[in-house]
This record gives sequence, structure tokens and C-alpha cells, in this order.
Amino acid sequence: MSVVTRFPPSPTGHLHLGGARTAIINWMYAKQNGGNFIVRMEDTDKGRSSPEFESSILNSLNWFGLDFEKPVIRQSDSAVNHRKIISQLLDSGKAYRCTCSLERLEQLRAEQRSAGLKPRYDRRCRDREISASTGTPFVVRLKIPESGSIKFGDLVQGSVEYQNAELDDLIIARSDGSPTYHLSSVVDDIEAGVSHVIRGDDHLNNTPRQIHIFDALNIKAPVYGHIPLLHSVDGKKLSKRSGLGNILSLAEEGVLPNALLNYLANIGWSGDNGEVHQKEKLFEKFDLSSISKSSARFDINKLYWFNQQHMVTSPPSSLVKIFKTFVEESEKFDQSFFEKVIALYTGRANTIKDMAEKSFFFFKKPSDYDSKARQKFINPQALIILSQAINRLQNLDDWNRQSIDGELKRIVAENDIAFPMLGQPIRIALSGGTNSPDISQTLNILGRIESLDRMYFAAENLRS
RNA sequence: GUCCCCUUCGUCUAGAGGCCUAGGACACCGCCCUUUCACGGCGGCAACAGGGGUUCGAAUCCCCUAGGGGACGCCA
Repeated sequence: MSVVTRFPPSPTGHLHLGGARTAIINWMYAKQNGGNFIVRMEDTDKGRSSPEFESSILNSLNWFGLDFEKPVIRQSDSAVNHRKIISQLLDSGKAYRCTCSLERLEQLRAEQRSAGLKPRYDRRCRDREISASTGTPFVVRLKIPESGSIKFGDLVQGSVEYQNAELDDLIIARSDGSPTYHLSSVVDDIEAGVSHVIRGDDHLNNTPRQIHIFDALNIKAPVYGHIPLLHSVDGKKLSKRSGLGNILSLAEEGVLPNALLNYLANIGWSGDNGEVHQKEKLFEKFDLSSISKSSARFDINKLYWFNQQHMVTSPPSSLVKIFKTFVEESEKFDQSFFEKVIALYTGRANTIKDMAEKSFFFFKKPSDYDSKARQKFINPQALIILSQAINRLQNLDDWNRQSIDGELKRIVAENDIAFPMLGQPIRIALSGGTNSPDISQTLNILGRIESLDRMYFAAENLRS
């Protein structure tokens, strides 16, 4: 049997982290087993679905680099098939028409609840043989056996058993004839030959109902795997409010897709001992059956750590494009300049955005000087040494890291001062503050003209 | 309320009766490296939810309690 997994978002919102995780796991499972991964838009809720969300979700998937079968299936396209199946179920006596009103259902639930029972449909219409031409609106419900149980093996949860007595006769068609989620989901899975349904464990309770639909259709149910939900830092279910409603916002911060992928795969699973891996390596090692059954919290710090690791191992040239989006007037600088700056900063930043913020002075003269830094390192003597450095660097034969470094060391030795006495004023002149990478590297990359210009300007303006 | 699932350092987890003085990773703290900021190296802090059993022996098996999550829609 060939493996087919699926990711069925409803286009009623952006792709959030929880959804991204189930998508990734489905994708990995398919890859691991040489199968196919399909994406199906569950857009039957016309009121809430929108094309904007649909493309946002697809964009997110593409950003991750998860390849899925084309074209993307749209549930609304198979409405005819769904209706056919519904009448087939009706004809075979596996389903029945129910004319109970919404009001009655609501009242029934209220009564059951107050009696300490689980709210369930009481099957009043089950044996009433209501015809299609009754005149009153009706829904179609599936006949669920009143006794016995449904048992299935779950890739994550292990062996799961539900008593049929806990279930009620679920609605498979609304009074307007349209199919409900359970039915369309099952029918579409059959249609697409889905072999493995891997989804959030909020669907675990739905599974016995769906298996009953498969049974009624005389078709073998797929293999299930219910992964625990991802929670936000406060332990609650992830929501748009927690700021993680859209994974594209992480992309905008400069989180690398592979880093997020790596992090997401490592939640609830450490068969890999938390190692850093690129996408291709990840699905070789990932093991669905060893994923934890308890829900996990999203930890931005760990994500940042993974991101840094991935930045460090990525060739700087591959980061230029994203990096540029954070730099003003980026067209003024060439590719190799970007690469040099990035190489200098990969180990010093959590995200590309962070990197751009920390290295801003490579692209823009500092507009002011940090007052604490001034106080600590700028004094008459420091200014004299700075001027001396300007002269010496101006006349340096070669402008490269070694020659600059050698010259600076000579100046320090001749003046018999500690290196910071020279280094920090230069740093302040170049960057506006006291934090920067290695000073000779910084001078080297910034270039002779720009460096001297900044130092000269600083020597003049730091006087007061 | 009812049904289902879960519970090991702050967080993610290792752990399938003796290998556990409970291991790793992130975060945090300290030291080293160092010319600042980082990286890196070394070290530290820190957990078996509680209570009963079973057993020579329990983080691991059983029961109860508590806490957390999910589900109970003519949403998906």
C-alpha cells in the first residue's frame, strides 16, 4: 500500500505554528515512506473561508519548502460526490432523515447537561422512516451501533477504544443538503487514497465517528496518528493572540524555514537528542511513534537557538536575500559586502532581523554616540591617540586585516597603553558604541575611506 | 457535568523494575578564552504532582486524589 498523507486546513485563518507542525509531520511521514503528501482546502464553510487565507497558507507551506501534490484539492469541488455518498448511505439504510428542530436539540442538550449526562442526540427519528418529501426540513444522520465499541491502533496514542454508547448519531448532511465535515473529510480521504491520517489530538474524539462512516461505506479506514497540540508559553492552546497566529510573521523576523522546521520536529520528540539538522536529514531520523503523548509549550528561546545554529551553518551567500530586506537602500552595497558582514554576525544574532540591527553601522554612519561609551573611553588622551591612528592608517600600504591589526598593535605598543584605550575609541567612531566584531576586521570590511571618514568625523565631534 | 488523553529541572525531553547519586538540550548563573559584543570550552543551579499499594528493590507496575489539556455544533 502506498503512503498518502494529507494536510487539510480550512482557509479561515493563517497557518499557525500548530498547523505548521502537523503539516510538517505529515510531510515527513510521506517522505520517509516514499509516499505522497497532499493539501486539501476544507472550504465548505463559505462564510468564513477566504481566498486570502488560502494563499497565505499555501505561501507558508512553500516558505517551508514542503512539496505537496498539485493541484491543491478544494473540498468544495467535490460537493456532488459528497451528496451522492449521502444518498447512497440513506438508500442502504445506514443513515436516516431527522426532522428534529434546532430548538429541540438545544433543549435536549440543556436537559442532559443539567442531569449530569453527556449531551447527545436521543435518536428520536432513527426509526421513523421519514421520506424526502416530508415538507419539513431534515438533516441526515448516520446510524451508529448502540452497543459495542470501536477499537483502533494509533501511531502516537497506541491502542484506542471508544464505546459506541458514548457516541451519538452524527449529522452527515445539513438541512440544506450540504455535507458536514465528518462526511466530506472521510469521502475526500477515500477519493485521494489517503493511507495515514496524522492530525492534532483534538480530533481523537472524532476518529470513532469517522471510522463508523468508513464502516458504513464498507471501506477500510486509514491508519491514524494523533499528535498532541502545541501550547503557547502560558500553557494555553495556541491562538492568534499569542502572536504566533501566522508563521509568516516569524519569517518576517528573519527566522529561517529550516530552523523552524527543525525546532517544530524536535518538540515532543528527542529521539535525535535535539541535534541540529537540515530538512533532508530531518525526515530520515524523525520517528512518529516516539513522539510524546503530552502537549508541549512553544519556547521562542529554543527556536532562536536553532535559528542561530542554522544561520551559522548556512553559507552567508544564502542569507543575503533575506538580510537585504532589513537594510535601507540595500542596492548601494554589493553582494560580497553583504556576505562579509553576514559572516561576521551569524554567531552573534538570533534572527536575520537581529543580525541586521546589530550590524546596522556597516550600512549607515552612526548618527550619534553612546553616552556611556563616551564617558568611559573618550578623553583628551584618547582623542590624541585616535588622531594618531587616523594618520597611521591613512598611510598604511595594504588595507587588510593583518596589516591593520599589526599597525594598531604597534600604536598601542609605542604609546604603552592597553589595547582598549585605542580599540574602543575606534569602535565608537565606527559604530557609535562599544559593541562590534573584531576591530581590525570591522575596519577592513568597512574599507579605508569609510573608516577614516568616520574616525575623522568622530575626532572632531567627540571633543566637547 | 460526561467521556478521552496527559503529568520527570523554568521549558523541550532521556528513562520501558536494579545501569538513577535521575542523563541531555534551551534558558539562567559562574569561570576560561578574549580588545568590546558574541561564538566556543568547562562548571553550576534545577525535576520524578501528592498519597497509598505490589516488590528484596519503583521515575518505571496497580489504585486513589489533585492539576492540566481535549472533545461533547446543521464549525472544521
